[in-house]
Amino acid sequence: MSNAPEILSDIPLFEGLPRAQLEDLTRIVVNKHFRKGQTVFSEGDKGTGFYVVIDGLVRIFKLSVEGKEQILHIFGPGEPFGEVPVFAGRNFPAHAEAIAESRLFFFPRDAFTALIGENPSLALNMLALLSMRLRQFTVQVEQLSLKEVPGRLAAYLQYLSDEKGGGTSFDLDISKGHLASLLGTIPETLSRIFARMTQQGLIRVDGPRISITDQAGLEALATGEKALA
Amino acid sequence: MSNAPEILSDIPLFEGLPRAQLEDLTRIVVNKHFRKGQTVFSEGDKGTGFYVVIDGLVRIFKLSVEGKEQILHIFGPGEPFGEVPVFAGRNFPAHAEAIAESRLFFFPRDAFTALIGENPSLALNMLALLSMRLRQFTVQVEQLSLKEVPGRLAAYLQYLSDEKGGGTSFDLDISKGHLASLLGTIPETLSRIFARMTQQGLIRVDGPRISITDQAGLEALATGEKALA
DNA sequence: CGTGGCCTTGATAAAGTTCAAGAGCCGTGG
DNA sequence: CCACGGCTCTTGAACTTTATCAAGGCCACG
Repeated sequence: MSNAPEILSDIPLFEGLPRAQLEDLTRIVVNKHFRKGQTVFSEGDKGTGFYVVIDGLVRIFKLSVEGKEQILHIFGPGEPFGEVPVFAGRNFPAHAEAIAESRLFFFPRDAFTALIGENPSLALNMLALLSMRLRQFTVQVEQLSLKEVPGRLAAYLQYLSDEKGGGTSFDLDISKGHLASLLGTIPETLSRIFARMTQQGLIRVDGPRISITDQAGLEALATGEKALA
Repeated sequence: MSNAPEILSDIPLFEGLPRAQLEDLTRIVVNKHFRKGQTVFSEGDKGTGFYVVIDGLVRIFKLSVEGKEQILHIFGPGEPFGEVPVFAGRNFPAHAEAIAESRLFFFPRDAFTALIGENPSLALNMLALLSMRLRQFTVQVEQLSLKEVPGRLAAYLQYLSDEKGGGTSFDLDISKGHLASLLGTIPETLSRIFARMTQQGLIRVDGPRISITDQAGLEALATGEKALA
């Protein structure tokens, strides 16, 4: 792994770490490759380490008894996942699957915890990461339980819009079926809501491309001030 | 704060810490008292530190625009809350209110992070705790989105039952209205489901007292194997 | 050019919410 | 000591939202 230190320093989790620590990390990291649709790990697998997405996309999801799935996260470049069992010391609580050709860095558990013990700044970065993830979950729980689907979609579109630089036009980088699952609904319902939003002049949809045409209207939906006719 | 080290060592977050570290913590902790119904902090407040419940009960909740609330957690003795914004360096993402006469320990942010820098084991304990909390959220999201309300209630009752020592009979320690919110529904719906479960012989309800009369039947509901007639 | 994946649309049914009203409980104050 | 007011909880009926089932369209890829 020749240029690994450079790659590592671009990962927010390792941001601001001194060169020496980055080199320590380099020594324990394992480069892994996954094709689209390939399983990274399954719920219940032993958590022997965690991953960081270097390239590609990974979805984390739960499966119900009847096989229905709920996507918990979709992670892209720079984002770590699977770190819960590293510290909680158990199994993975959900499934992970590459939804695109992906390159991942794998950090073995024992080597990593040893490193943390020696590096307070790494520990603090890790604490911040987990705290923020917790906060995201808080929001997700709020949305799943407080708002109806149009509101959740509106909120997600707003989130995506400024994630992508604040433009009014952007691409969905996941399939609409996956988006449905992420929002806690099914493709049929999502499709109808896209249709209604378009017809109301809130957005325009062209395949995976979304254009927001009524910022204020979307906002009203997202906050629950207004319903979708 | 004379016996603070003893109290601290009973908090899971600090369990197993060497005496010296407990004493360090003692030096920075602030004892606070809240009456029932009193606000601990509000959404958007600056996160200047985090809390641990020593005595009493605190609920963490979000308010929607229409004033409807969703309870995210209810914390009792030994449980920390509000630590997310401390590490992520943001504001409190939700409201906190004492729902009983409560005694809380407050840990100021700056002093605490300084301490972590010196104590790797403290950091590892915190990481484990946050990871476990994250895991719980995973389950909560799964439940909110994959199961219907009777299943969520059944799962919650089972959880409570062994939380309280595994007996078939126990008290709800929150109001049914609060329970409804915790399950992502409203009191009316919860009330009807209690009625149906009782009528089906799954449980018996007497005010806040619940008796499980058909363990297997509840289990089937909780896992989604069966629906409630 | 046909096949499979993904998306859309329609009809129907189930689950939950809303609105409205009433019952039970408890503390306060006359 | 009893009555009042304020809670929480319960019940009913109408309505809304979403899931389910079923079919058809579009597009990319072999």
